[in-house]
Amino acid sequence: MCEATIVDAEAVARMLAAQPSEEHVRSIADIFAALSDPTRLRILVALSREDLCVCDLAAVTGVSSSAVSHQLRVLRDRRLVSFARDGKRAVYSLADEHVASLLAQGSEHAGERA
Amino acid sequence: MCEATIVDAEAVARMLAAQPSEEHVRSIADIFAALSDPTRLRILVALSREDLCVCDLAAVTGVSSSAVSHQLRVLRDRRLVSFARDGKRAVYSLADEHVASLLAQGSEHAGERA
DNA sequence: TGAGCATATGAGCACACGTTCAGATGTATC
DNA sequence: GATACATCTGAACGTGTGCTCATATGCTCA
Repeated sequence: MCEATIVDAEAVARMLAAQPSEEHVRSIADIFAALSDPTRLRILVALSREDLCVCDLAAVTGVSSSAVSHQLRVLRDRRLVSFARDGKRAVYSLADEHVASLLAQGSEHAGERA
Repeated sequence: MCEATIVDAEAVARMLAAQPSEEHVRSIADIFAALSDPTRLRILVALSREDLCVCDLAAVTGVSSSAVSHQLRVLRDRRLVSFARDGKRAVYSLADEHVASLLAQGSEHAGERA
């Protein structure tokens, strides 16, 4: 146990002062959490190339359209995707380029560690 | 139910062909998953500014050093942090600039959505 | 309006995750 | 070697997550 022990008190104080707020940390964690599921990643990768409806996303990802719909809700709530009704269908697209950028960077980082 | 229904067969075929491999998707998901926990984020944010030992990281993040150690293992396994022994202590640092870059981009994205 | 398809939602289950607690390993100092 | 401190590890517990199944809502066309 060393809960009370601090080696570099100054550094700790600096870090505590510089740490982002609880709320901001949670907000960042939420975004990364949304990107941390294989099914959601496949959805986003597909949408980064072409707008697609729920049915087609189900075909691309290989899971049920119900499961896709559940995941799209998560992505919608996080503002990572947006959608437009087209008759019976709902056509989804990436919310903005930040999302594609995050995807690209994650992919790049994953690629480097063979 | 519309499991078998496909609206835009060509687009689906294109996406299926362009989708990254199962393995690569998992690898990307793993990295984002590592970034999706508030405690781990706080650890990484602190390390992006200064190298710190486990005890001081515990003080900065506000959790037990045991919990920090568990999370550091996750980050080590993902190659997001590296460490060097300094006597009794283990001093951790970010593995590379990619990590800081991902952090910055996630933070930026989180900041925009008030 | 009523049938049929696309999408959304709620409950439930299996599994994964983060923490705590207790104890093991490792390193320096005496 | 023995003690003290820092870190690591394994088990266990509560909680969250992603899927399936059943059902509800929305939209179109006859």
